[in-house]
Parts: sequence; structure tokens; C-alpha cells
Amino acid sequence: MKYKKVSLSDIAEMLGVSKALVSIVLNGKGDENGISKATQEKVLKLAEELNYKPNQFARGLKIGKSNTIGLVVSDISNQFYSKIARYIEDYCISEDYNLIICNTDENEEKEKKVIETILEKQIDGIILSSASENSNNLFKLQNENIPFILIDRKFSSFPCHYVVIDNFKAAQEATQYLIEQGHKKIACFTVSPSHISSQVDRFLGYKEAINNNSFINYNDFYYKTIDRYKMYNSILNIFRDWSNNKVMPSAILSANYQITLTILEVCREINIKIPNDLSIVSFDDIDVFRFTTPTITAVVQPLESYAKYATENLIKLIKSFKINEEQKEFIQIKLDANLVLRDSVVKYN
Amino acid sequence: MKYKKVSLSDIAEMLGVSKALVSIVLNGKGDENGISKATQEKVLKLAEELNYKPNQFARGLKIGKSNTIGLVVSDISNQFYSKIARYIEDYCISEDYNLIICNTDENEEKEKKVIETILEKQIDGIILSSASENSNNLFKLQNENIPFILIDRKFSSFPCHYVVIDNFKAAQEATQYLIEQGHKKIACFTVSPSHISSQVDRFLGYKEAINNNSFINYNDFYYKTIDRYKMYNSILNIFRDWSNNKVMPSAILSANYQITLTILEVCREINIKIPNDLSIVSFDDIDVFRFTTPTITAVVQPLESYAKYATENLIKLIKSFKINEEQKEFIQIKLDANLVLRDSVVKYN
DNA sequence: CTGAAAGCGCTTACAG
DNA sequence: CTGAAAGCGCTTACAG
Repeated sequence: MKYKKVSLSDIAEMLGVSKALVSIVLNGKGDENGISKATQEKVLKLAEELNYKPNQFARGLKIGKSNTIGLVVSDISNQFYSKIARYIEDYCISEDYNLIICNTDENEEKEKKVIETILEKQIDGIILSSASENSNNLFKLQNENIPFILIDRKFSSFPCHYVVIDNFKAAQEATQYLIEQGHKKIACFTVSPSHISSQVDRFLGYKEAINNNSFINYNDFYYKTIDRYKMYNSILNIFRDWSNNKVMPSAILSANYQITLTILEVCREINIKIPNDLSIVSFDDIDVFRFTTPTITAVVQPLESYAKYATENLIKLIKSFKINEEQKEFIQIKLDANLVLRDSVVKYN
Repeated sequence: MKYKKVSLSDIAEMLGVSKALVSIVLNGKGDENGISKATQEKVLKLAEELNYKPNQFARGLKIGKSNTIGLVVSDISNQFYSKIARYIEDYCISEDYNLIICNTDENEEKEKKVIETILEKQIDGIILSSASENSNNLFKLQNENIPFILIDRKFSSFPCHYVVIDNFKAAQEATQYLIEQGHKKIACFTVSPSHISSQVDRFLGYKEAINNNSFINYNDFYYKTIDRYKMYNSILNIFRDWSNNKVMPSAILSANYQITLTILEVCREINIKIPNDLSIVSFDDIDVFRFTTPTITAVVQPLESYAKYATENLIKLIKSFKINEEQKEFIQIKLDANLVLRDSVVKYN
């Protein structure tokens, strides 16, 4: 039982060598510094025996790296993010990084605060799914000279590194699929806050698909942004309203999995049959969609590549990062999503 | 645009005072050290202007605290853990701690490795859902003199702090409920690895309930541990076997949500109707269970209290932690779970 | 009321 | 081949 952390000098002292030598050997630079094999072995053996663990505070203070990355998302219990987080963590571990995870609840102030906290912790870089409407927080990161990469959401007004899916295209294809199934009254639900780029792009893709088809017209009436804190009631009211006015759509594109689940609940409540009364295509494929009745046709995002590209590139940025260097080229990756057909869409005649 | 992090000495220099004074003021100890109001304000103002952020490496090196906690679980994308993680993170932030999350995949070696890594990062404490069969890793933590608290799983052979639910009682009650609905052939599925205390206790509670009822007998035949990597095929084979031998149970207690979902898939495949052919009660209530057909009767764990107790107590332990002090009293909290009745159980006659 | 100094535990030139 | 020394940016006695 030992009661005090063992340090470099402990080892140096016990072996009658200098701290410097011990440090060099333990960092695997023994050979290149011409430390004799015998000495190296002595050092390694004792370090092992004493269960020596370098103090990363000291190391970090000296070399300015923490080997820790921050992941800032709206909510880690959201399955979309928890899956990405898992992939990111795997990749981090394999590259010897750790991950600090923070939630913003789509709140810009909170986002600012958590970013400040993890900056103080000297994280080496940030993977950020920003909740902000403006780019203040990004501007700040840039000024702090810390490498960061956006995921899931981007800012057209603020050029920077990002990995996203092509939401416009995915939404267009999903909508086109509904059109091909004969649907003419197709609604689109996005989730608040309404400035989030992924939601906006999904809406625009939807609109594009509608407008590309001469026999149906886009109608504002069928596009709704659902308040994330009052999903059930919002959707219930919308459906009642449409129903009363006899303009119920026959299909709906849902830009968010939580909205889709709520639609299912509302439909169960007011006895709208899915897919016969209402077809659904949803974004954010989650496990649940394979277990609902009917199973849900969904836009599947390549989460693993997503995480890999983001983490891989962030680490590259961290390693090549030079202070004072003006960034001119940005890593901007758009991945393709896939429409997975299940049972929530029927042909409409 | 600034290119160099501002430090204490920068501020001190610009103001013509000492670093010590600046440090004291910024740590809110100006008054107790009798620094004049005027000086304090000057310091605070400049720090604000320069956007000064204390370097936590330096601070940590000096005071030995990182204000960071490690959360080690099997898989953060598992909904049970992602929800707990969210609550834990919230609590941490409110107490000015950050959270490093690590996954073990129920692998003891990986658990050992991630624990070592985060120890090097000088985390102040660990919340651990251990995958280990033996208590080597716990013993190590104890030897490292770092406060830790187990969640979800405990070790009867290793006294330490923990927060768990009363799995025995919860399983007993759930099984008793099935018995009261008239079921006589009741199976129990747990998930591998079979040494996990939560799974063991759930099985024991199940067994106890069965044995407490004179008109049915416990039969090994109905207790299965499902290989977590081959769930679908394992369950399919078990069901086929039971079916062929005409001993299909009428109800099943599933000790894990992933098993429950797989049961649903298998039943869909081989046309077993739930709940009419087979009633189910499941542990680990997740959102999905409200959307399946039928909805799933489940044992609900109080995740928020869970997270709160664990985090609150860990932080208490961290703050009161004294090296060299023999731990004799342990925080050992057992929370009650709740059975939420839905549609996956029918009366059996 | 405020400053000078030591030290936390590393790493990295530099000297020999 | 190896060691002495400086320094990363803080905090904390201690001195005045």
C-alpha cells in the first residue's frame, strides 16, 4: 500500500540517475539519445514496479498538450449524439486521446459557458455541433487559436472545418420518394430552434423536390417548425387543424426522430392510421424505428464515417496546428445519407 | 486578434503588481487578504478585457485537483448509460466539474486500460460501472488512493461505495406480477457476461419469486444467459427448442433491454404473438418501449436520483478525501425500481 | 495592504 | 552516454 504518487525524481533517485534520463527513457527516446540498453531496462523495470504514472498536469504544462478533446453537443442522451459520441470515443482512444463531453441543450449561452470551461482545461481541440444562431462562439474559438471542427451543422456565413451530411439532397430524395409513391399533399416538420442548418437544409431539400414536380405546388401551410419543448401539443393541434379543414396531408417528411416518435404517439391518440392514413419518412434513423408498428422508413446517416472523419481530421489539425497561421483551406466534408425503406409509406392513389 | 494565451504575469506586469496579488484577487480571496477594492477592480477588469483563462495544468499541478471526473461504463451508446451520463454531466457542471467518459465494452482489460489513462490525467474521482468479474481494478483504484463509486453493479466480495437499484427485489416483484397474472411457465433471460451483479441479482429475485409460490417450481431449463454478441441466434434457438419440445413458457422476464428488443424481433420472425403467446416484462425501461406493439411492461429505474446520488457523493468524497485515511464506512445506496404496467402482459388461464 | 520566493512534476535544450 | 538547469503558469506560505 503506497500513499504518495511516485514521481520521476523518485525513480531517478532510487536508481542514482537524473530525472532527465528517466523522462527520456520513459518517453521511448532512449535509443535516439543513446542511453545504454542496460540503463533503459533498469528504468523501465522500476517504473513498472512502482506503477509510475506520469503526471499529465506537469507534462501538459510543459508541452502544452492535454491529449483531450472536447465534444459539445445538444444532448448526449439523444441517440443520434450518443452513437456518434461512442464512435468518436473509440477513435480517440485508439489515438490516445480522451473525450470530455458537454451538453448545450441548444442554448447558446450554455454553449459559450461549456466551451470556456473546457478551454481552461486546455483541451487540444473541439468537435462541436453548435446550437448557436450567430457565429459568436465560433469566432471566439478562432480567436483562442484552438482547432475545432463542426459536425452535423454548419454556418454558411462562417467558413470553417466541418463534417455534415448533405441534408438538402437527402431531404430532396426522401421527398421525391414520397412523390413517386403518388403522394401530393406532403407535409414537412422540422424542430426548433429554426436556425439550425441541418433543419433548414432538410426543409429546403423538401421544398426543392416539391417545386420540381409540376403537378404539385409548395404550400407554406404544410411546413411547420415544431417547438422542441411542446412537441406533443404542437403536433396534436396541427393535426386537428388540418383534419377540421379537411386538408390532412397523406404523407409527411419528419426532419427529426423525436418528432417522428411524437407523431406516432399523436396518431395513436387521435386514431390516424400509419401508413394508411398518413405515410412517414423520418430523418435520424434510430433503433426504435425497427420496432415500431409500422417500422419507419428513414434517412440513415453514416454515423461511423461521420465520427471518423471528424475525429481523424481534428487530430490532424491539432498535430499540425501552428499559432499565428492564417487558416485558408478548410476541411469541409459532406457525406451522403441513405434512404432505408421500411413499412411507414404506402402508395397513394 | 491575439496569438498568445495571456497569463497571470502578463496581467501583473501590465498593472505593476505581483502575480500573487493577481492570483489572489482572481480566486476571490481579495477581501480576506485585505487587497484594496480599487486594486481588486483593476485586476478583475483587465482580466476580463484580456479574456484571461487560468491554465488548469499549472493550477492542477499546484493544487492537485483537476475538477474532472471519469465515468466508465460499458457503452455510452447504450441508452441506459447515455441517460445516466446526461444526468451526471448536468450535476457535474452545476458543481463545476467536467466529465470524461470511457467505454469498456464489458471487457476487463479495456477497463483496466481506460482507468489507467484517466488516472494519468489526474481526474479527481471515478464513477464506475465495472465489467470485471474479479475486483482487481477496484483494488487498484483503492491503492491509487482515488475516490470512486460504483453504479449499477457491485461486488459482494469488495466493500466500497456504490449506488445501485435493488435488483433482487425488483426482479422478485416483476416475477410475482407475472405469477399473479396466472403464468406458471415463466422464463428468465439475462445477458452475458454472467458475473455482472445486476444480472445475477435479477435472476436470484426471479428465482425467489418462483420458489415462493408453492404451485410452480423453479426449473433451470427456463433460465438462460444470452450471449451479448449473438443475441438473435441464441434466442431464436432457445425458442425453437422450447417450441419443438412443447415447453414454450407463457411469460418471460428479460433482465436487459437489448434482449427484450431481440425477443421482439425473433417473435416477429417465427410468428410468436406478444402478448397472447408470450408475455414479457423487461428491465431497463427505454423510450422504445412506449412505441413497440405491444408497449412493454418494464422495470423503471430512477435514473435521475441514481446519477444524483452517485455524483453528489463522489464529489463529497473528493472534497473530504484524505490520503492515508483508512476507509471504514461506505456509502451504499440501494434505490427502489418501479414496475410500469403496459401492454406486454396478458392474464394466463 | 502587497511582493518575493519556492515549488508542484515534468521536458528540453545544452554542456560535458 | 549522462547530468544540471531552466522553465511551463500557477498557488501558497512567509516576510515586511
